Amino acid sequence: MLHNARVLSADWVPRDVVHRNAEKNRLRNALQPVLDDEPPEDIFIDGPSGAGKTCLSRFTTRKLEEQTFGVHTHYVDCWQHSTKASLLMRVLEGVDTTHDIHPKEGTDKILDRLSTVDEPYVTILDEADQIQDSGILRQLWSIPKLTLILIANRERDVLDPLDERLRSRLRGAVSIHFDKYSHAELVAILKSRADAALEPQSINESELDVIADKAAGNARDAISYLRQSAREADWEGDDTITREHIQTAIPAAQDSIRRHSLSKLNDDQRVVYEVLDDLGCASPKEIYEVYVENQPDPRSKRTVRKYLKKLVNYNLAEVEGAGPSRVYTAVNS
DNA sequence: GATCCACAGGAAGGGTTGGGGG
DNA sequence: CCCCCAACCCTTCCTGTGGATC
Repeated sequence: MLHNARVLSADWVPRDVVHRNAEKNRLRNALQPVLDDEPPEDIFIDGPSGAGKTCLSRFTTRKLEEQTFGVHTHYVDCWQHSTKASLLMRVLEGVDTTHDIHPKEGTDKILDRLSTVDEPYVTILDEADQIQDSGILRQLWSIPKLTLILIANRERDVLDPLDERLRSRLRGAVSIHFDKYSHAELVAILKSRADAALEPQSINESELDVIADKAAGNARDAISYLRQSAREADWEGDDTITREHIQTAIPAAQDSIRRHSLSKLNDDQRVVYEVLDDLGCASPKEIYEVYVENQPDPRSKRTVRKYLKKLVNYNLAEVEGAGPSRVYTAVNS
C-alpha cells in the first residue's frame, strides 16, 4: 500500500504548497533583500503546532536556493540544538565546513566564521523559543549576510527573554502569523499526501475526513495518523484503509510520540514525570514532595522547576494558573 | 487593598564532562 | 596518560509576580 513512505514523514517538503498563499507571498517578499544583496530583514513566523510554519519556510527557502545562484539556505531545529555551541555549529554547517573547529576554541570562533561569510545566506531557526541563551540571537542578528527566519508557537516566547533594545529593534520585523488549518484544508492536504504516498484508491474521502477531524487543525498529527493507518492496513494485509484501521492507528501514533518524548528525558526528569502521572494533577509543591520521597538523591527545587517546564515543552504535561494556584497536569492520552 | 505565600526564572558560582594537545 | 579548556548542568540566592486571605 505504501509505495512512497517518505511523503508521510514528518519533515517531508512537498513540491508545491497548496494553501497559505498570503503567507507564502509575505515570506517571499520578506526574503527579497536577500536576492538584491541588501541588509536582511528580521522575520518571525508564529502559530500553533501543525499549522504549516516549518513546511512553508522550508519550501520557500528551497525555491529561493533553486532560483538564485550563490544563495545558501539552511534549516536548524533548535529543539535538538538548544545549547549555544551546538546551535552555532549547525548554523555554520549550512554555509561552511565545520570539521576544523575544535570545541576548546569556543563559540567565538564559530561566530567569527559566520561573520566572514561573503555570500548571503538564510537560516531557519525552528522552535526558536527553545534557545536557552538569548545572547545567541543578538549575536546572530549582528551578522551582516545572515537572514534569520525564526519560528515559534508564540512570538513573545522568543521576544520576552530579550533585552529592551533588541525587542524594540524587532518590533520592525516582518511578522507572519499562521492560523490552524480548517477542516477542508486538512482534508485537501491529506488527499495530496495520500495520492503521492499510497497506491491509488487506498483510502477514500470519508476516511480522510475522519482523520482530519481527529487531528483538529494540526497537519503534522493528521499526516502521522495517516501514516500509522496505512501501516495498520498493511499489517492486516488489507489494500484499503478502513475506519477500524484509523481507530487503532490514532492512539498508536499518539503513544509513539509520547514514548519518543519520554526517551529524551534523563532519569530524574522521568521520575518527575512519573510522579506527576501518578498524581494526575498537582501543584509544584506536591510534585516536589512526592519526588523527594521517591528519589534517594533528589535534585533541588529549582532544577525540578526546570524539569517541569521541559515536560510542558515536550507536551508531556500541561500547566494552568499562575502564582500559588499553579497546577500541572500529566498528558498521557 | 494590604499582606502573605508559592511560584517562575535570572544570575553567579562550582563541579563534571569530553575532546584535543602535550 | 594526564592536563587544559570550554561547555554544560546543577545549586544557591535572589527578585518580581500574582492569586489567596483577611
